[in-house]
Amino acid sequence: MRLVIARCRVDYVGRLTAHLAEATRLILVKADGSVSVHADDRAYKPLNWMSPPCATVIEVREDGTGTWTVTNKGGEQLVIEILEVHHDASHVLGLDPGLVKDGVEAHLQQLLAANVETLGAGWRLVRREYPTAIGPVDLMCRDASGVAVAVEIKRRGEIDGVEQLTRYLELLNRDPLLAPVRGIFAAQEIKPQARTLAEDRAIECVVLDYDMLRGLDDVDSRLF
Amino acid sequence: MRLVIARCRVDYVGRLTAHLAEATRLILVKADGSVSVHADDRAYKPLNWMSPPCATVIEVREDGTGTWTVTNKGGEQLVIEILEVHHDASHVLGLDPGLVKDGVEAHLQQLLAANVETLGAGWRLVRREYPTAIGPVDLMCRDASGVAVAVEIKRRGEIDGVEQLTRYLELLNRDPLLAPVRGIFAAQEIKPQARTLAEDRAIECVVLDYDMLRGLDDVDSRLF
DNA sequence: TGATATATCTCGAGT
DNA sequence: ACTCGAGGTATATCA
Repeated sequence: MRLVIARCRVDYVGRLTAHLAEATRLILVKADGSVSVHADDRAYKPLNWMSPPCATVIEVREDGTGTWTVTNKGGEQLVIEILEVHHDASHVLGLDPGLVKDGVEAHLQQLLAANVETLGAGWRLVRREYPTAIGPVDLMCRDASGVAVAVEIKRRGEIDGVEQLTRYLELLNRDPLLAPVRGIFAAQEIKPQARTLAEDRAIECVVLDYDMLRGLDDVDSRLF
Repeated sequence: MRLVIARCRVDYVGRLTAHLAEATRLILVKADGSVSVHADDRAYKPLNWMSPPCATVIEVREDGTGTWTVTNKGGEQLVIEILEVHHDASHVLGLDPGLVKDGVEAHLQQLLAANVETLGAGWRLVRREYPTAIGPVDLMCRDASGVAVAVEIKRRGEIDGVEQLTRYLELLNRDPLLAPVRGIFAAQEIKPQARTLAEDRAIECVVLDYDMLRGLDDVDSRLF
């Protein structure tokens, strides 16, 4: 990893064109060849960057001033004009063991599958990942009166999820053994727009309480 | 901006739980207080980070080893355990003039709004961001014969955009003052799948030439 | 402040 | 190579 602090101008030409006027910034060259340009704010996003794989052609004088041209396979270009170098150092880091996440995503489906009664008294689970021609429905259930219910589960309920469930319902309702099939859109948080669309399509919205579900699960576990 | 190269372990507890095992990494502390941890690959994303505003409590020995605890308003925490410091330097960068972009969707919408005649002779703009219950339509126009036309603009035209326009059209066509409403899907590049879906729904596809539109705009500007 | 749409989104999985 | 879905998405705009 090479760290350069330099006064520079930067131009990107690719999916769009973007320009950075002259200022002092951090330029980061990583072992995979990628280059990013950072200002002194924002943790997450560089001002400008080129993702790997890419190649850098450096044309500089002895004092380090000159031009770096970073090009990727698609012909996108990042051109960095170095006007003054304040710092330039390289460090060997080695491979990173990587980030280990303890996610919530798959857990939600598990928890709800184990506790379908939170959707309605007397409900039972038919199966998780119920297959259809266009992909699996998260949960297929039967309500207390035996009507089929397709449940789509999201962490954040947005309009895309409603569209997805709509497509499933359209298919499932063509199956005379299942029809009529109700739809439930379940998420930890449902955006107003998604709710509006869902209700317009007679899809019921349910807001999931992750901690409550986990609590139920702990109780279940303790029973066995 | 402070640059630290150090062997470290990192834990994040917040919207999820994530752990980084011991390795040598770059730790970046920016003037806004934000902290990010980078491995020696990937230009864009840090392995772990805390966005501003946030505060860091540092408890270290003389050699720099010890613990950094970064906390934000929501109570999310990034804990960095420093095991060995290879490099530690601060640099003053000053404010950045910021990135100037050209060619994003907002520009396309502006340009097309100013030149609806490129969609058809005699067309006129009713308004940009025409409101509906599920969000605004990019452009609402009337064609030469006075029929309403909803225009959805994307930089890259994919299936999602066609779905979006379809929803708008369905709603708009319920309004007797507007119906019938035609749909136009306009983008710099339209994926074959999106085109197929659009045509299946009688939505017309228009490929926008950004440079041509910008040229028209320059001409317009020169006239006034 | 909250909701919404965009992004050079990135990144990974599956086909 | 492409598509689809998720992201601690982040970020800007607008009500």
